[in-house]
Amino acid sequence: MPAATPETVQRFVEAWGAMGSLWGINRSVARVHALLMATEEPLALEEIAERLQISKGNASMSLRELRTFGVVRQVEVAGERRDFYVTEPDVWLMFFRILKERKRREFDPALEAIHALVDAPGATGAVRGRLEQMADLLTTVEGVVNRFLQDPQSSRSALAFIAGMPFGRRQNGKG
Amino acid sequence: MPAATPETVQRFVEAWGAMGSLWGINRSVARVHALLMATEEPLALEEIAERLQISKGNASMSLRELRTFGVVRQVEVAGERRDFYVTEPDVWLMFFRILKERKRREFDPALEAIHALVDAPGATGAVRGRLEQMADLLTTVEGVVNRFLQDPQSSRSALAFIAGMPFGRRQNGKG
DNA sequence: TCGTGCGTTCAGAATATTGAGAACGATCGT
DNA sequence: ACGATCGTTCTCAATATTCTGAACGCACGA
Repeated sequence: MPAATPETVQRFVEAWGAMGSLWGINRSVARVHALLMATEEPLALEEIAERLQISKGNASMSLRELRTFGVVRQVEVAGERRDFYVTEPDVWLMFFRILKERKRREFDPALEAIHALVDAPGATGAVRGRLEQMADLLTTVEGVVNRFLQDPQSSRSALAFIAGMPFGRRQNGKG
Repeated sequence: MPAATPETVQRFVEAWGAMGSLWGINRSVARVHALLMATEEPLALEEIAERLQISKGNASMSLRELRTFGVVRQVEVAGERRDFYVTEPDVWLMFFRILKERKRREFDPALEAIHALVDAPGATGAVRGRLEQMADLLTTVEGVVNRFLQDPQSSRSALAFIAGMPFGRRQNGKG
């Protein structure tokens, strides 16, 4: 059973499920993940399905996805034939894996297309200017994201560092 | 007419349309935006619809959304009765507006639910530990995002600064 | 080797999202 | 004041996504 009151767990499960769309995983997957995070002992597939009111099939697919993301793991339970699942302690990892994939599929092609457009002969005046500017911006973003993706470990502490960084409150002269 | 070859513009429009899902705007809206970015002179609604092969209705709604995001503006064209549209130079702004909204709707409730869960009496051992850890992480993320959202201007230069930051390659001792 | 329990897969149902196009209302020139 | 032009809104159709549940296959015990 969960470590807190059922209602609080329930609320967390739903909120997490809704947030899934932020990083592009679907509601069921996120809800399964949330339930495992909120539960101490390993859960069997069927219990997960029952608790979340989803079909066994759906639960199975969701668990598979979570395993490929590396955020859920199967464990053996003595005297049990069924598979049991627990969450990995590092959620961070999931964000990385997903971010990486989305970047590859959605961001990279767009950046490439912009570059093609900027480099194209015939790109003139204002259009060229703003596209160049945008290409620069996206390239910067890409650089930052790549750094983060390269090394989950240190990016985490980098994040904490950035959180403490003094930008945004003092005058910031040059653009 | 666009500032570059039609094919390159086309490619950009499609790539940008596909990338839309990354920040949560739909394909049509993103494509309209892309077309305006790639076009020097103001475009009338009907021409946009024709170029993108979408209905006038859809174009109208898309333009409205882009205007509320503040990335597209209506302009008057001498001797024309129709409305014409141009893109604002600052794309950055759009990301901010959208990010802000999604944070409010998706992220904040989840963070709140986690806190409730951690604070709940009855939260025990391992579960409590990992939820606390996650709450910390998300709170840090929230802090960073809030900073960015607060001030588009300086966050932009902060981004450039971060891009040049030397994390990730040297040993990074503590947590 | 057969029967049972279990997990996975997959076709198609249910649902959510997106888009088309008709209907409408506003504005402008005459 | 009337017709023509244009933009917006809204209903319903098309499409994409998500989910269910039946069918299947595997492993184990008898």
